Amino acid sequence: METFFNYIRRYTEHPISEQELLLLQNAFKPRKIRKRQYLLQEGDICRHLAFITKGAMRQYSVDDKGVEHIVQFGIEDWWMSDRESFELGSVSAYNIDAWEDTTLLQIHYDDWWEIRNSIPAMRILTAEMDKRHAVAAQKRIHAAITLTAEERYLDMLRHQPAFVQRFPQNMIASYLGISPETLSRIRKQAYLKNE
Amino acid sequence: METFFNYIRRYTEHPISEQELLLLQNAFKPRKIRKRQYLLQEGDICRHLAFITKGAMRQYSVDDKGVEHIVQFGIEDWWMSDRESFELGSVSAYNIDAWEDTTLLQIHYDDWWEIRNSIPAMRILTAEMDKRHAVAAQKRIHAAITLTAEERYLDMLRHQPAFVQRFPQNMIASYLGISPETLSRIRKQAYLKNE
DNA sequence: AAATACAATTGACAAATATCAACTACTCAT
DNA sequence: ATGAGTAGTTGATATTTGTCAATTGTATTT
Repeated sequence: METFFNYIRRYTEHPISEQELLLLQNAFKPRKIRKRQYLLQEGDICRHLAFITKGAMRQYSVDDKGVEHIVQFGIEDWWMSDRESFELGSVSAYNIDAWEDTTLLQIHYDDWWEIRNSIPAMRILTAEMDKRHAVAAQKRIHAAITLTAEERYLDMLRHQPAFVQRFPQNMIASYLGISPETLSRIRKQAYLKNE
Repeated sequence: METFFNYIRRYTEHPISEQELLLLQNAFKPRKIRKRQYLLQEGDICRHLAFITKGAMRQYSVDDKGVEHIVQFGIEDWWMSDRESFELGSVSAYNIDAWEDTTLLQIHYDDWWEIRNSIPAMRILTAEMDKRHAVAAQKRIHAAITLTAEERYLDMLRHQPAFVQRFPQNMIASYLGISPETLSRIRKQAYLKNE
């Protein structure tokens, strides 16, 4: 919980009262998820928002052929949820599961709504999160339509080395929208170039 | 200006006072942009947020070879800006120009900041916009990494027919991240299938 | 330590998409 | 109405990426 409070203070300058801290402590419930366990399954409605304090997770869809397509990774200090399902109450097309044993703080939609209305710092935090999210999303879209597979991988290496280190290569390939074999070959070529 | 007020009322239930309407009217400046004229050029800092009341615009980057890559279209009731540059004050890598003669309402960053703090309805509207934007961005990312070129085009036809009608085919191709020739062939095949 | 399962690599080939060039159709300005 | 410029189409070919299958490497379980 302490790591979460630090996170909040880092992203908002607005002070938080003792009383507000208590509110937060009651609304956010700690939870442990073991490797390969699901936080959300396709077909469910995403009722919770989760803040990762330790561990690594991924959000992905599964197509007709059973192939997984990873849309998001999450590690410490990241939020996980299917935003569409969470905000709209719609049925989710995604799965979220843990790749490492994970501890997180999870809040129910109703409490989140309440928290945002009653605690100014959390409203600011939300706006800040949305802003960052929007910027990151635009970058990823731009990368997807302008860069080749190799360029996207190098871009990821530069901007998100933590993901590349903590998730296996076939998941990185899925995130980049390419086949595992292609990523393997790209890495080999990039390596040869540096000889 | 009236179309803008209708838009606000459509997306927020929070009432707006006469005084607030005046504030809005002073902060948002009407502007006309003729076809092919720039609203933002690469290298500039995006100081304004624009709401399109009439017309059609696009946001795009230009690569080393001079090829344009369109990241966003905008028509009536859409907002245009380079979010990254606008929020962070960074130099923009994008151009925004008009494809049709356009009329818009434009607000300076400082006024926007002020407006969001002083008018509750605008805070709600901003949160709502961000939410929708996040959902749309996630869908586009998912489409980019999971769908083939043809599927992406059909998806666009279904979900954003207005864009397909108002922008030329080579721009649609750019938005989808494919070459104009490939889009031309995709359309031919799709047409043949429906014979 | 052996056995098993899964991840990564590699090769051969297929499919998708890009590139280049030629041609046609259309629009717009004069 | 004419000519210039641009958008769209089509064909030939090159490049990129995917698919399938076999192999190797690596970690985990027993």
